[in-house]
Amino acid sequence: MTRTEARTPASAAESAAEQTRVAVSTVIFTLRRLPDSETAGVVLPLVRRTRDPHAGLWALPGGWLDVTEGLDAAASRTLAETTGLAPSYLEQLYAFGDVDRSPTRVISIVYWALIRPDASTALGDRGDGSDENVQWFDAASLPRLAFDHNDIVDYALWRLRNKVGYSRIAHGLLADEFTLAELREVYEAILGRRLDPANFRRQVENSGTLIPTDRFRTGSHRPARLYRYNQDVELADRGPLDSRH
Amino acid sequence: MTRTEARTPASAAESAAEQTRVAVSTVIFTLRRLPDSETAGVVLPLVRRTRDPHAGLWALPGGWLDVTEGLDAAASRTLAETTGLAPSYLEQLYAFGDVDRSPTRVISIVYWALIRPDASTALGDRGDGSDENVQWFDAASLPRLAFDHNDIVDYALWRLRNKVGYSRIAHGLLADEFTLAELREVYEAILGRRLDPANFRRQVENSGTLIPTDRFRTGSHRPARLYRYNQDVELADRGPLDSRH
DNA sequence: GCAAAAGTGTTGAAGGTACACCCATGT
DNA sequence: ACATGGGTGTACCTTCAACACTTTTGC
Repeated sequence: MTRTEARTPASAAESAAEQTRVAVSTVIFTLRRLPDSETAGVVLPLVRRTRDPHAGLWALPGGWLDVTEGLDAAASRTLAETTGLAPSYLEQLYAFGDVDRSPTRVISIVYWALIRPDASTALGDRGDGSDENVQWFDAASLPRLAFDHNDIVDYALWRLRNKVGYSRIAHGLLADEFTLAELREVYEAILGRRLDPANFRRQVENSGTLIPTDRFRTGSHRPARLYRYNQDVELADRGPLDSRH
Repeated sequence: MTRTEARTPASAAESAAEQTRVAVSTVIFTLRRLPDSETAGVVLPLVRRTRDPHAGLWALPGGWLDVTEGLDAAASRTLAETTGLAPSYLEQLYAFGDVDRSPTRVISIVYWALIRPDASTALGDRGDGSDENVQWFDAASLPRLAFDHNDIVDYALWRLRNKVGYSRIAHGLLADEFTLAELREVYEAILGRRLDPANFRRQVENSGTLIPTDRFRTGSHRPARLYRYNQDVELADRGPLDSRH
């Protein structure tokens, strides 16, 4: 937190407009059964850079901000370009703007998003536009990424773990109807620890956010009741920002 | 959350660099004994705009981002230019970038800051650079502000109220040594409700964040012990972002 | 002595954790 | 029948809110 001398805003504006570019990137999360593991884990898609700086390294999907589009729209667009899917959740994460984070001055407005694993192609290593340069990675063991993207993913994961505790974003990783075991799996994957099924059941039942259906998921054992989310309950999430737009 | 068609990042970059400017503004909070009130309230400084758009209206202090300075530095600088003081706390709030939030396209990276009320000039209506165009307002009853700044202040207040619950930012509104009553006043002003002195004492004592001194604040009644914050305790706050830099 | 704030003790409600236990199904 | 996950009951512990109570000062 350095404190520089005052300068006239007008002149600063000129140079900024000439040399500062604004990018929008998104950390996209979904769940997947990991190899060599009984449990599901958090995975995210990365894009291989084809030009310098950091050509060859993996980076977060993103692109330049267009003058005619809002920040949210730019995040949605770059997200769609990469995965071909609409996110079930999208929220701004942070604006990164250190002078030395890139050879040229770039301000990155970073978003984070959730995608439902059942949305077919999201889980395969390639969708329709089968692309060698997009791959899904285990969030727990990433390679070295371009720019400061490792820091950014760390922060996004921290936000995800935090948020799962006090909001119902887990919803964003499930289909419309789900069993309590499936919901619990989401929490366990994000938090990285097992939860007591009995206590978990009571907590989410008492929260009033779930509506039991009369349908059951039949499997290899006793059928489990299917639930859906109660849309009425608007959990305090992003505060005043939720009601804008 | 609209979804636009894909376009080539390169061409978008050009137009963005030509027509998008990046501003940095800061919502600065401190506490002050409000007129017509027994209790302290949250106040913030605003700047009267001297040119269009919104000439004459009050706005958040800020300025254009210089190419050579980081976002944090830009926030510190504009903050110093307005109040002449260093903040006791500074954190990025959000990046606002709707296309129509200003006649020309402006991305505003907004910060929020805390200032210790004891820092003399902060509480007076004017400091050394006695300035008619900077005034402190009660955060609870603001006039109509320029641009979307009313929304921004609302969000900053929400973040402040939230954060006071799980971090020790109240520290940022107090001198080094303080009584429990003074600390409680801070919480009461931010949360807007009275707290039980007995329970409040136990909660903060058990949190382990306070170190009792052997000094006392003498006043009109029984002297109150002075405390200071325990610097060792690093409460989970901004996660991985705290350890960067 | 009295008012008022500092500080302590006690109680009951509420929520979380651990874990024993019963239920319903496929094999 | 039995293994397994679905689902219920309960006991214990911690935290929090309410409020009665004691202590120490200025006046």
